[in-house]
Amino acid sequence: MIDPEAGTNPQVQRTHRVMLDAARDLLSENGPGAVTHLRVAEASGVARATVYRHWPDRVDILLDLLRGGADLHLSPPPEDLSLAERVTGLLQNLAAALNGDSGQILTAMIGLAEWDEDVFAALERMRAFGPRLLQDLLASGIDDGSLASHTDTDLLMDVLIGPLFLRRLLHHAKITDDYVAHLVATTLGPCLSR
Amino acid sequence: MIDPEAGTNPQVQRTHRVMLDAARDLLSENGPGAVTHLRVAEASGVARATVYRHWPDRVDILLDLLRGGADLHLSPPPEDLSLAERVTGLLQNLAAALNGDSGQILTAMIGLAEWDEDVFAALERMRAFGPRLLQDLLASGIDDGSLASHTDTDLLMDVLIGPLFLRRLLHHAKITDDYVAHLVATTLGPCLSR
DNA sequence: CTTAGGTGAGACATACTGTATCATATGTAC
DNA sequence: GTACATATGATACAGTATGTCTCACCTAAG
Repeated sequence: MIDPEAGTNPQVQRTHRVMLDAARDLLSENGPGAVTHLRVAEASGVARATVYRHWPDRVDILLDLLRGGADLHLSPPPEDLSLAERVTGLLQNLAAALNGDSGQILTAMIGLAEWDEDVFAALERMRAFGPRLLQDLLASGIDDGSLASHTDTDLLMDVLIGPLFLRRLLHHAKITDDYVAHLVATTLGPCLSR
Repeated sequence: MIDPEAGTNPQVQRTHRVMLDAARDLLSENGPGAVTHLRVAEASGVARATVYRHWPDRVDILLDLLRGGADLHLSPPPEDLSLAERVTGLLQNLAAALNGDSGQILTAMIGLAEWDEDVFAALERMRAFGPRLLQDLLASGIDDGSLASHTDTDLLMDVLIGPLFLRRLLHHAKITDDYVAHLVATTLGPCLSR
């Protein structure tokens, strides 16, 4: 097995990237079932044996895709805005990610994570990035008094994030900025102290 | 192709049920990728050709499972309760379904629906049963004045249902009745005109 | 130049897929 | 009960996918 992270061999990195791009296209167009060693080899022009050398198992390809392409790694919003504005901005970034390629990869992974604990663990790791920022944001809101002190931030997070995933996964609907703004206004609004 | 709905041949219905049970087990244990004609045949003791006769395509088996096993067909709550109590009861039923087999089948289908429009259409049809009851409930709440007239019922539905799916699909967590009660209290509460 | 290691091309056994055939078993109508 | 229609079981089959292996060639690094 070849680990492109270990060495800096440019040949390895080149091949790895070409194959991964092909795998991403396959996933995007035909779903996770289409991401096989054979089809990645055909689509990328790489020898079939080489695909096996980089990823011994089929799931490894998908895990690699999840690492590289579906980072819900959102940047923290500027601090001079109000809490509601910062939460709105953060969720709009999350919504944009869900509307794009990340949403598709995530959809595939959710189906796999139910029966593959490696995929589930990877999903957990990815999930930590985005929502943690939101959690910090809400915690700071309680600290500085802009959020009512008795607010259940865990539940509030579910209520803010849940509808976004619901619309993306079950409804296959794009999430507009207006929707996010409306969502924040109705759910975060009653928790604000003034 | 054999349609068990068309005729009443007991032999057909028996075989169909045995195979479908095996398919359900396969899905539950190993995921949708394991639901193949070959493995259904082996698991049910039926000839491989017979499995093809009942479902020419692999997806047909999954669609059949979705029809039979994952009905989120919830019963409407009694009318002598308050709106909040009725919404809570309805969502607790939905949560119970998500906690059980239906949740697992649903998880598989969400992954497939992204790339298979037949599965998506079936999912849409199923989705219509449960949430429609909630929609009716909220509409009646506006009619009889227990809900503020300016309430956005579409958004409220997303806020009530979204967190349940979020916890089930992404967090793999059981949804407790307490969680549902808490959810309804914080999200529906501010909309009540008391 | 030399060496170590990655790649391409192909061979190979095995397994899975989809279809076809025919004898047997089952259900239905008379 | 007999006769007919249909479903099933068993098997064969070609085509394809899977996973591993070998060896000649190429690339990167000292």
